[in-house]
Amino acid sequence: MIEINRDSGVSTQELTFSKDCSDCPIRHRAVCSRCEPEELIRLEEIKYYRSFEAGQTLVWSGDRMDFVGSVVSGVARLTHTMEDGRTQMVGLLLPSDFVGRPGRERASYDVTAITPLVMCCFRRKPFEDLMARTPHIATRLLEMTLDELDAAREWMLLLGRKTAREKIASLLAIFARRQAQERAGPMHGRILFEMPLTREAMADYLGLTLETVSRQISALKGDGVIALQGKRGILVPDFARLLEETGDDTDGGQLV
Amino acid sequence: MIEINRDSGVSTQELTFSKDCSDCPIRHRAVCSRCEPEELIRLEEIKYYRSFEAGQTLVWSGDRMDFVGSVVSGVARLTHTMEDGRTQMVGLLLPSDFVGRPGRERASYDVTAITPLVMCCFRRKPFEDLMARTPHIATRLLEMTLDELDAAREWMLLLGRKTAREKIASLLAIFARRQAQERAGPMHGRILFEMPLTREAMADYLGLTLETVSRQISALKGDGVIALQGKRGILVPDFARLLEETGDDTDGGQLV
DNA sequence: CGCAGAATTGATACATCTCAAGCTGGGTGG
DNA sequence: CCACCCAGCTTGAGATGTATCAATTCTGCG
Repeated sequence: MIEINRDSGVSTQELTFSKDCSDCPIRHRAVCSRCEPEELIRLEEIKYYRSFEAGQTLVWSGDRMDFVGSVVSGVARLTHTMEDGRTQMVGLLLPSDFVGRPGRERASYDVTAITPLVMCCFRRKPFEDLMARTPHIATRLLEMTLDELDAAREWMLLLGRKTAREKIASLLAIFARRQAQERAGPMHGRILFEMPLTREAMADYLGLTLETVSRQISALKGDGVIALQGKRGILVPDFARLLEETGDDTDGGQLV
Repeated sequence: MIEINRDSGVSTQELTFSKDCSDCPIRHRAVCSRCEPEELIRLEEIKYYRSFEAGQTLVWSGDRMDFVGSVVSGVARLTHTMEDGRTQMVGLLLPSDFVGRPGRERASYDVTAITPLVMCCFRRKPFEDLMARTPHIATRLLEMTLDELDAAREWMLLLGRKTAREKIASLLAIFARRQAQERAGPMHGRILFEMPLTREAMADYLGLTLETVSRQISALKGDGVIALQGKRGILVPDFARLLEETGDDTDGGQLV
């Protein structure tokens, strides 16, 4: 059931994810993070890995969704599309994020891999059964869902009330912060990170056109808030300065 | 602990909510809907009712939130406000909706009553304890949270991609649909309902200014899509026609 | 080398915002 | 009982931010 993807930067290393959950890179953050060793064993029995290429769509809105799972590595997106083609990204899935909705048969959004993606999957039915018997999973899923709801509401503020410049700064700040956290780097001063989204994907997330995204990035560059390093690299010389541009409370500071 | 509100249309009838959950108007939809009779008894022991006047703020963002609870009657809103005053509504709470987040001490948003409001409250700690021992509550809360997340994502599409006219039509459709459901009326043809939101509140929900809201409502009225009945009443002569104006898939039709 | 996808930049159009002036209806106090 | 008042609403005129349409330029890659 494992699909390999030779030509998109996914090394065979992906194959070496062991069946052993205890050395899983997302062990401490994913839906399984609260599980006891014997609960993990039961999860191990039903899990399987799947890989997807960048650009590949895992599920189409309205399709049957017969698995759920966690992002192990890579980035995916959830999108809504209107009949006339207008598209809005409604979720960005990073490692440890959960995909799918227990108790619902059909997907509500398109799910697409943005980068090469590896998922730890469970068939929906067995997972639902296991969840019913394993409060540690249900509790963690509730917690993660509440976090996602908070993030979605934060995003509603951005979509409804922020200017294009503030939107871009907010998006960049999310990736910069994540990068700093991953490397356990300081959350101030200089941060260099890779932006996995194209201008169009950024536009879809921010409710803008790609031209406006491009212009605002140029403007932030011109003002010295960011600098571009090659195609994908973004350098933030002063993270606090970037935060000022987001329009968010900068002192209160318990931002996600 | 019950606060009465004599001058805003709340009759003393509110006081007659019995301690008995079994004849509660939201019994079948709220967080307690899955509970067995003996579980209800334990909930009854710790619950208490609170009433709020229209306009009253239940909690301020950042404040300690030491209770959670369900809306029994009335309408409330969740709002985010930026430092410079820009405001975005991020949630609309109708009867049976749950307020508060177990496991979190401080509120993330302002919660304000829009109409006179009655809540069925639980102190947070005892509720969390009970939830840990009562999977039926946790399961239902997860389900409700997932529904809210879907609604929030639907709203992200509206905020990011819909025109002002589509936004207004979408909001009106929500209330019209709800009215039809409550009265078990048909979901087509003529629907008359009361709009509890002011133009400003609608603007905050839709990411518009109140002037734009007013203009678009006038436009929809001019085009015969709606008619106004007094200050608050809105008549939709043809619900299908209103749906066409929302920009949503009108045939697929499994809309929330 | 040259192609294709991605990004930038320019000129113009237009939807929505902003500022401002009245309107309306229900409540209140003289 | 009426005049006033005020919050909520409507409407207008002009400003502005973002979208749209279009032309290059960049970048990585076969």
